Amino acid sequence: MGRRKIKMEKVQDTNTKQVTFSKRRLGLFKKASELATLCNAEVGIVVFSPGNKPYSFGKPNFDLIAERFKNEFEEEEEADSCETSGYSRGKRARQEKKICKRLNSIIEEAEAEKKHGEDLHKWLESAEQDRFNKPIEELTLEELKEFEAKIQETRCGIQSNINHMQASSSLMFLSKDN
Amino acid sequence: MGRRKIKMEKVQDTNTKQVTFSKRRLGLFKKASELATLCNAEVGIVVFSPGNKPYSFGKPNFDLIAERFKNEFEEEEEADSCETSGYSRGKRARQEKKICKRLNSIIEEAEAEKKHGEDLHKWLESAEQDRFNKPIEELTLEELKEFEAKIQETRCGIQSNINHMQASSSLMFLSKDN
DNA sequence: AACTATTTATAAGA
DNA sequence: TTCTTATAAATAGTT
Repeated sequence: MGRRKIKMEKVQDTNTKQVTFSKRRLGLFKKASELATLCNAEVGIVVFSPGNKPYSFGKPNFDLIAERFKNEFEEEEEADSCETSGYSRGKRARQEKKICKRLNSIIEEAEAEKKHGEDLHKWLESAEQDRFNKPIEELTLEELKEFEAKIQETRCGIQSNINHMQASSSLMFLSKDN
Repeated sequence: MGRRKIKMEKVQDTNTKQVTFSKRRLGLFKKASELATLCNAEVGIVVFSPGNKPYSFGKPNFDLIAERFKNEFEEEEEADSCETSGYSRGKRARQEKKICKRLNSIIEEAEAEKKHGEDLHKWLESAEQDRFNKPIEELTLEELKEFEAKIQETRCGIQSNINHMQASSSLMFLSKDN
């Protein structure tokens, strides 16, 4: 959809490719936003450009988290560039440290998640015992609701981990491309 | 883009909403595929429908992993439906068990990742010591390459975790919607 | 599931 | 890079 039809294959000219990437990435995110709004759906997107720069979109929520990470990173960069006019000597090292800290906090979350998973497992195991003598159809509404809530909780935890990992993975690449 | 312009707000009619969701989800995935092909980019998308059914797209690779999970799940469903013509009594319980197993394997991976993160941390710490007395510009090519490789490895691990978590999160919802 | 009148996205060009 | 515009593509409502 443009002045002429193009073949669906890798764009060879580097400059054209960059322009196409920018335009289509924005187009994709707009479509995603519309889908989410019109249909009340949840949508998450991650795109790595040919130069491995990360871009993300999410509704609701992933964008907020990703943006928070990006902003924190950019603040640090600005602070650095004020210190010295040339190349900041400790910059890379500090970035690496920050990334490590970030990784560790993700790992902590994963461990909290593990405990949560174990609790869920125990709960399921005991529930299974209770059920052993009655057909599944006779599960009470309360039991089903309780199960659903647990699933929901766990999913939120997992999603939050996904969000953080995605953002951190992006962060690492931002730091590499710098 | 249709017979008439629509307001960008939640579609009220349930049936229309379902149709719009199907059409636009496909449209979104097509756009994503084109972006990946034309610009040699990596794209991953997850969409949860209003009924919380998960759909995913990824190029390259995420689709493969997500599909594998979905297929395994569907095989199990088919096996179940052969056993009894009515509602399979143990079906839900077995699904829950399977999901728990899946969660645990993800947790194991996360722990492996933790060790990896710690190794990286140690490496960075020692590298930092070495660097203390020379400007960052004088890092050898070898040192930089080594660092880049480590980052890459870690990123792969994180990405793999993201993929598995995403797929499992989807799995849990598939099981809920049954 | 198809069909089309329109709207929307975008490839080239400025 | 940003804007413009001719054209291709997506899709809302219809059958």
